[in-house]
Amino acid sequence: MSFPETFKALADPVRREILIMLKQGKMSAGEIGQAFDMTGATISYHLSQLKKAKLVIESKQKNFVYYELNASVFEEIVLWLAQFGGNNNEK
Amino acid sequence: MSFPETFKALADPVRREILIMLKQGKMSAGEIGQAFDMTGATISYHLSQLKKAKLVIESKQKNFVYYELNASVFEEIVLWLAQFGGNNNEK
DNA sequence: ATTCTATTTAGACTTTATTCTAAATAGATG
DNA sequence: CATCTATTTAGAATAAAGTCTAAATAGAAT
Repeated sequence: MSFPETFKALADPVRREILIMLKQGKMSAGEIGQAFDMTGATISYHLSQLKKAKLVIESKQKNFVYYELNASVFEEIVLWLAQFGGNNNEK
Repeated sequence: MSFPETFKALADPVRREILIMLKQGKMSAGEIGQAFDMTGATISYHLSQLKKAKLVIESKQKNFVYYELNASVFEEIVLWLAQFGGNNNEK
């Protein structure tokens, strides 16, 4: 895993919104794009950043490209952040 | 807390390195700067970004400005990330 | 009060990111 | 195979981030 890539990917609000959408499950690039007022090319760019950071996994079916969360990478980020004391689970 | 600010702050490798240094405890801007091959002005810029994101807290003493980690904000980020399944603690 | 030390601010420059339009690809359908 | 649909790639334009030098601030020391 590469933290530079991962944090840069998480730094953009559009990409964070995409990740939240993907909690519902697998979605195609087109479906994702409909939620934003941007061209498909731009969405494709953001998806490529998320993919590069391994935050999402892609799969192809017919002429659709589906994206889904890659939970394991999130765990690694959580572990990295925990070193700063974010793991004190007192209220 | 503002996630845009926070993730943007974490996206830069210099700033992540500063945070790791601060695990050792409070350090002055000058001490932090010595660890990097950059001008004090640039370090000051990075510290301001970390401060804006509330990842660090500053305090003044004599003519030194000290920085230290703000653990509570890290916890909030961990919680945000946990929604993506980063909390499955199986090996 | 003048000077010294530590840090920040201002402004310019450079690099990196984001976005668009237009063209390219790739697979599906008629 | 010609065309349609979904997505990506290329290239240009704009915007944002990072870095520097020089100047400003603020407090400490003489």
